[in-house]
Amino acid sequence: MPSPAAVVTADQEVRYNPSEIEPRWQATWDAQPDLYAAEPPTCGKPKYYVLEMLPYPSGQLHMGHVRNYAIGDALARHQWMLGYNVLHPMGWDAFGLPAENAAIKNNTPPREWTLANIAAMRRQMARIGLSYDWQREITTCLPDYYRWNQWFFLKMYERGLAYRKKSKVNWCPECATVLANEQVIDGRCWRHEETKVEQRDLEQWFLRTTRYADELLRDLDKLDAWPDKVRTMQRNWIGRSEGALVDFEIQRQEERTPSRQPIKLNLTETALEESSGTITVFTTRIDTIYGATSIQLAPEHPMVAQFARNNSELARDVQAMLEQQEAALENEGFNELEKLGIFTGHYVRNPFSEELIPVWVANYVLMDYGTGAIMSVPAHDGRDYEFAQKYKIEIKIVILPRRTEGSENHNKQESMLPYTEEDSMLMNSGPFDMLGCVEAQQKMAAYAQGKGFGKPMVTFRLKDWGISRQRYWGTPIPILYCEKDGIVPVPEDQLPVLLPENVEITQQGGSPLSRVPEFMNVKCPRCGGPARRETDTMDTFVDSSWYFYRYTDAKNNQAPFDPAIAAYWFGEKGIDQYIGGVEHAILHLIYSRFWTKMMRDLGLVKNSEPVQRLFTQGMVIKNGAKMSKSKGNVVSPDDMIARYGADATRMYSLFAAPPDRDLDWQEDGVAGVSRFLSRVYRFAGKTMPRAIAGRSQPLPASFTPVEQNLMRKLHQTIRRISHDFEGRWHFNTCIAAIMELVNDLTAAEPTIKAGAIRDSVLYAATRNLILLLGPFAPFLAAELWSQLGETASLLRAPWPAFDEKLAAEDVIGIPVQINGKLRAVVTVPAGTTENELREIALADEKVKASVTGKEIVKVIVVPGKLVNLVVR
RNA sequence: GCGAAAGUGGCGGAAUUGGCAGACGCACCAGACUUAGGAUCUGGCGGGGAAACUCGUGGGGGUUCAAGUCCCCCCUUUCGCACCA
Repeated sequence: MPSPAAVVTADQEVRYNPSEIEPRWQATWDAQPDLYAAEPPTCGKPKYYVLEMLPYPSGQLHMGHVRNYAIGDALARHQWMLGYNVLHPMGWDAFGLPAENAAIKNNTPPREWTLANIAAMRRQMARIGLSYDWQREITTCLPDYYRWNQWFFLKMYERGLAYRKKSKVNWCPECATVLANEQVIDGRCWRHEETKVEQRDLEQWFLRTTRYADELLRDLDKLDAWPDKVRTMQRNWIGRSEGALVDFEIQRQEERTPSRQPIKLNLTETALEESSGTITVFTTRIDTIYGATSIQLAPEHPMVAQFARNNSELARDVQAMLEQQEAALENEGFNELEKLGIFTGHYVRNPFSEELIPVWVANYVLMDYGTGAIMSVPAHDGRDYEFAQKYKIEIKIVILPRRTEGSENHNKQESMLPYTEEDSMLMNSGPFDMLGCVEAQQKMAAYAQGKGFGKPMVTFRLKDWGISRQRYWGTPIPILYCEKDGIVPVPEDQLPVLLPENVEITQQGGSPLSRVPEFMNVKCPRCGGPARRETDTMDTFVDSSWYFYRYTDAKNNQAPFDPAIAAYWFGEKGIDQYIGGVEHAILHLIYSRFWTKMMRDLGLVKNSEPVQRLFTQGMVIKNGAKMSKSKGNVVSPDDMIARYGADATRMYSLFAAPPDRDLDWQEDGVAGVSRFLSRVYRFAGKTMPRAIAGRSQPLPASFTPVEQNLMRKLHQTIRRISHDFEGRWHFNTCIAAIMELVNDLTAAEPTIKAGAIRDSVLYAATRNLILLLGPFAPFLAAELWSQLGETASLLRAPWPAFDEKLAAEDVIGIPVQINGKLRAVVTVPAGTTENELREIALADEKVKASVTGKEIVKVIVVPGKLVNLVVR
């Protein structure tokens, strides 16, 4: 039990010394492992699950972490005081590349490096006074966690949700591994901004996220306690579009009608040899198909290779086009890519119009969206229009442009091109003329289906999640390849597949595990013959996709968690409050949603969404830029704590800005908060003996005016903070309100000294002040709480209630405006009626002076707010 | 280019519904106390003006007795998306 920091007498100055108070309380708390422990579901209390995103154990907390955790900790502490059974856990996202890089650099095994970092960060967190239930700590790189990744993988494999296929994948040469689509930003690696991602053909494991694409999209509407920004980002990422597939038949050379061929062709005789087959395009605007004047293929489209087989010139031109694009990317970046195209010499028949149209290769067509082929409708698509203008391709209007206001002078249809709106009707479209665009889309897709050359189609931008990584420090994929039986999953009772230690990590390509024969070579569980293990490991985002379920039952060695316990903590809607950076809006938060739906279909959970309320806090910036080593503007939390204490550091991170906005770190501000805490400490020190004396006395039945002022401020402060915790979370103004209260209290010191405020009133003020400080400055609050004679934890004390009557103002100042300009302020009792207020205002000397000689046209009286005289 | 958020003193930021613009804090200025401190306390602190007053929330219009707040147009910044057919 800590002893009071100082014996205080009325006049003795006591110094606030956080470097003495805070470690003392930290030691006390460390010795009570159950202090922050969540109770079992049987406790009968309502639950509250508050979670901050688990960190990667880099070994050093940064200010962004501190801010994130300060927000979560304030919430958790407040919920505890409200009487909830709070689950507030913490863990480590401990697999990943940095450990391997560190291994190469320092010749330390990844496991050792990671566990040492975790220990260091756990110490930092304790020093900050974060209220985590460490008995539930999870570390994703340990077998008791990652074995369940493997278990889930097997379950998904059984259900066809995990599958293997050869495909073009994103390859980062720097990481020497494959990246998910989500990890490629502007064609570059998410970890290596300067490194361009290459495309490689590899056998990879995928999770079928697309099976849930529709539900992932639809359920976004239910997540009304998520930021709109995040929902929009996910919606765009999933990228659902409704449209149609249409087959265009390639015409034999001799059938080709000689047509207007606008540009000079670069064709040799061999290129004109026969090719056959169909090209299928995806379009969302089948209503414009009569306006299709060419077909565009992605350069990687298989048909391009087929055409090029007999046409070396085409092959060369396509190659040259790709090189030109590469060079443009290098010089101008992604922003301004010029559209490039090459005519293949081939034609297809438009199944609707029967017209023959040329087939081109175009750099703006993407192979991995839709079918990699489009129909080009220059009159009604911006990109096609640009392309057609450049290459002199025919432009055919098939949608009647609707004239908008101001366009009367430009009644030539051509001047309105490209007309891309869907609010008009078809023309030049045979039997479909005069139909509205939207109606035509349905009818034409159905028509194509009826005739067998197309069908309605929904396409998603979302791809299946490629999880294979050619790295060591990750979860081994529990799969064997048998010479006889092919792909064989590791039997469930043989889990976990342990990651071997003492593996040589090098920067060379390929999975490090493939150089460990004792890991790789095994017997097939089916036939006993020779087999080899899968040597790729799982993407680390697998680990974080379900970790928050593990917290509910972290020590379970029979299952990832007990569904009944998870059902208690997740309820129907998921985690009550999840807090983290917006940078995880897509990756982590889509994978987590997918994983929850998958688990629901396995019968493990009842909820369909993992997170009910999501909060994304702003970044910590300094001198106008995000804190980063490269910018040299990093502020170390350790440094701040050493100088100002943990309370001041975390309180400043809540005070300097509302939590959802970026926070500009100014050290002078931390000093200011520290001064404030010091003022609190000195005030409490001076008045504590009187407050303690008042502890056993009841509050007086009626207050003196000074007492009443104090009580009013106190209850107004409680009211304000209580309301803010309910959802607005403007902790900056909460802390400002506490400062105002303390300013009032210190201003009243002479009155207190003179005995004009009774001890019981002083006790109420002091006690409640300490309770209000609890969520924001837990060390100082604990210290003062104990000085007040309390022995139980502050967390178990009930959050103070406010009394509306005590908080109410009895006298208010009412501004009096004349023609909207402030001319006087009259002081009236609260509850003054409209008529009384009008008379008081008109009788005011200043007001009289201002209206002399003028006619009062109108008097606006808003009781409790203001009076406005309109004069002439 | 598309979408979202934001723009208020020297600075971070206040101002639930339209109702006293600038709470709280920082910095700064003046003073007090001093066994000089990175200490504490008191007062001041948007611009102009001696004052009465007056101007003032990115710019321009509008609605209203009243606009930081609502409507229209424009500018800037940040973030996200970016050839998605």
